[in-house]
Amino acid sequence: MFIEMSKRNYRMRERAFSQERTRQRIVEAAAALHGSVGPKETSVSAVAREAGVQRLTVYRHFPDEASLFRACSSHWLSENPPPDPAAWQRLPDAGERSAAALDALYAYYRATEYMWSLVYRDRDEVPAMGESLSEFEAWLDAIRDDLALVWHPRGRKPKILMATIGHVLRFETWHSLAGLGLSDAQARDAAVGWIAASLD
Amino acid sequence: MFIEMSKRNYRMRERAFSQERTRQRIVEAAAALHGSVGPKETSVSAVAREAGVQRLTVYRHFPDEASLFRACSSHWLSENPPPDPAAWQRLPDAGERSAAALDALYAYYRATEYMWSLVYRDRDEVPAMGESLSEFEAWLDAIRDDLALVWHPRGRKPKILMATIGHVLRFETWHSLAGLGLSDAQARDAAVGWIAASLD
DNA sequence: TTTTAAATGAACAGTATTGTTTATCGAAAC
DNA sequence: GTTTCGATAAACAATACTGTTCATTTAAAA
Repeated sequence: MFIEMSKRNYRMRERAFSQERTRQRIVEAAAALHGSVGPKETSVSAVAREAGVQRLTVYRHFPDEASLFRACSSHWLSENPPPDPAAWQRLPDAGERSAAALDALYAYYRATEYMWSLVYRDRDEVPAMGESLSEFEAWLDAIRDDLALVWHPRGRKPKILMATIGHVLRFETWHSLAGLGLSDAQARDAAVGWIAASLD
Repeated sequence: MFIEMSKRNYRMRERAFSQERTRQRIVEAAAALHGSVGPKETSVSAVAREAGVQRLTVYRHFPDEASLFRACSSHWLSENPPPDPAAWQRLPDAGERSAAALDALYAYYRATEYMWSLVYRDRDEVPAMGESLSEFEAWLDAIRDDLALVWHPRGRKPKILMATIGHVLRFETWHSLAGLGLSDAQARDAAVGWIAASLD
């Protein structure tokens, strides 16, 4: 059975490319606005303006706000990849592994602060954003579990240890410590100290 | 020289009272909205609606948003006073004093979480709010300095100690730890442990 | 060279604000 | 009993969105 009875078939090539380029411009405009005014204030109108495109064109590519935000997050994350946990997960010493993980994470937070501070600020006002954030937080939880295992190898992990590691891995914690005047190295030293103290 | 030449003078009594009652209703409506939708979304229209009053009446009492927000903060703070530092500042032991301070503060944060989480979220979007917040933070800084002095009586205080105390006194830190599943007592234990660890 | 469809440009109705104006009501104050 | 003024009610012009429609341009595809 031939269901596809198009009069003229086999259409795309350069056309599809330019369409993709337009889509890309929109996604980049959205990402830029997320990082400057924040996801909450990123209206369809503003995205269209920033992308140099008609509002209708944005609606064509992204029927709802959620699909635009999803495309935007994954684009931004691929351009700004979080550090790879493999870099520290071979270190046998708990303190060293934690320090390495925090160094990588805090450097990442510093480089991408402009985005995370706005994304966290607007998180529950923009549900479409929440999904991506939850994914990131699950990734942080995996790092936490790995670190907890080297600090406390046997049995169930103490609640305060888990909470402390979870806390120091958060963007907001780095942001708070950096705002309090600590360098990333000082913040990392403080954090490792807290984790060690939370074992007693 | 008699400058006040009013035809009929000596006006207020009951009149002034009902005027004050209206003003109070407006302030309370604003405070209620700050604590439910947040300062950012608290429009003059919404305040008028909530207070059961004409929009124009709100403008009469508060010509600009800043004056309303100021009145609102001071009203809310008088109804929800932060704990009195005198309650713990006589305790000689650093750990005990810190624990007492954190117990009082974390209980306060828990009771007033609904307000502080929104106020902190909207802080830089609503400049009029920032003033009151800065005052509160200066108050926290005084508590930090007092605690730092008992942990480290002699000489300049280590940066990491100051940052750690400052950090654990913050609403956001309590909020993070509580969200991570710690009870207030557990959060307090963790926090005191971190402070002690930050001395090494 | 004709067809196709992405993108434009412009308009629509709808929502929710903002701050300002005007005339009127109602009750406390003289 | 008359005056005063806080508050109402209703309208204004202005801004900035939202989502949808329609006719038109443009350029790659057949």
